[in-house]
Amino acid sequence: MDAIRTASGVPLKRLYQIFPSKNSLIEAYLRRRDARWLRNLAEYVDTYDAPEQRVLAVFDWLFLWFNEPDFRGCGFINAFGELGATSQEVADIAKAHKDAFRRCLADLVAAADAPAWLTDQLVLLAEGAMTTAAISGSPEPARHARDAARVLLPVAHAAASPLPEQAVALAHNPAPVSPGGTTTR
Amino acid sequence: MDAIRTASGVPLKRLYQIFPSKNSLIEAYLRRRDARWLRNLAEYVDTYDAPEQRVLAVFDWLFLWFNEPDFRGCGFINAFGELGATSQEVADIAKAHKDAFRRCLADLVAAADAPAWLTDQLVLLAEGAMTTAAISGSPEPARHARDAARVLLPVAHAAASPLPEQAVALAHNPAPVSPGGTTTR
DNA sequence: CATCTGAGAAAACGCCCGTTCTCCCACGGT
DNA sequence: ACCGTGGGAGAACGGGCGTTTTCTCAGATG
Repeated sequence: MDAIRTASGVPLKRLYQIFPSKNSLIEAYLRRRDARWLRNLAEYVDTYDAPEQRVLAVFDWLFLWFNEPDFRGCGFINAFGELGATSQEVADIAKAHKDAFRRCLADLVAAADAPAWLTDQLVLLAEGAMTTAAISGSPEPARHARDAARVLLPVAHAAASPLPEQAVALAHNPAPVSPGGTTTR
Repeated sequence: MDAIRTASGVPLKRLYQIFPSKNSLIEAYLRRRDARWLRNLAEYVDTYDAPEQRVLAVFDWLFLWFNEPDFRGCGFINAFGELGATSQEVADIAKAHKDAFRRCLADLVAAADAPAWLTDQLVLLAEGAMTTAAISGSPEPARHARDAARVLLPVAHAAASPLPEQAVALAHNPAPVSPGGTTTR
């Protein structure tokens, strides 16, 4: 609080007029961050035209983000880990943010004529890249996620195309895989 | 502190004899958790024999973990988000834990005759599943991660096998993908 | 039996920090 | 010029909590 007062120059009195409590300030901050983050991502993706490129652009953008000097991981993941157990409001905002990100990705996946289940897989790659980049302190996870997406995208696309034999062939390709578990959801 | 005292029944005095400060207690807790987590994972994986199944078993185990009633996400990710910026010690423990997990996965990948770079991709799927499961409150991300791994594993295996044409065929399968960026790192 | 040691229980301290209160000045109306 | 209002700056309050201290007593020792 005092640090914010000092940094912003806004007197404490006014601060409490605008935000009745510290929590409400945090929530407002997270909401603002949510909007800006999604907007920046969308703007970057929009510099590409080809649907497949637009999907992969998400991971290129992550790489740029991870390279920012003050990158400290996804603020929503951090906030959820710290406050999610005590503040339902913060938990909800984090959940809403991740849902919005998922919808964004789902749109890109749909535009690339890939099946919807690819979305969930790409979300995991992106989220995993965020936490791994934060903890390891390296931007490389974005590249690894992109590499994985480059594999998953065509496979998913083939699975959705009118030639299902391709998907089947890919599914149990050379190496036989565990019997349990369904492939789509 | 007081809650720990109450819950454990250990008097505060003795607590401070064993752990000079709250931080040292937290660090000890994280170290113990680190060992237990990796041991549980290894024990579960060891119930399988086939190398490919052992890789996928990691995600089955994640599913079991996510279904535990008090699952609140990966404690190391949470601790890093909350304390990583202020406590170098906590940051190091989190990093060490994730490194150990990565090594565990790398061994499984090597045993399945898959190239090393698959490890990084599986790590991202697992980490992403942890955070997504925590925030969404659902265990399903484990299944999605497993589905993705089921696709990546045979492709990677094929890429490492002495028939590189398969990998190339898979790489630019039906849908051409973004020109920029290298495939392996 | 007297005494000393060490552990247990809980009160007390001190600090941090979110929140509120007080003081003071500048400005606008009459 | 006088006075009331509103906003700025910082001190002050209060609770929470990590840490320390005090008090007491059980058991061992000479």
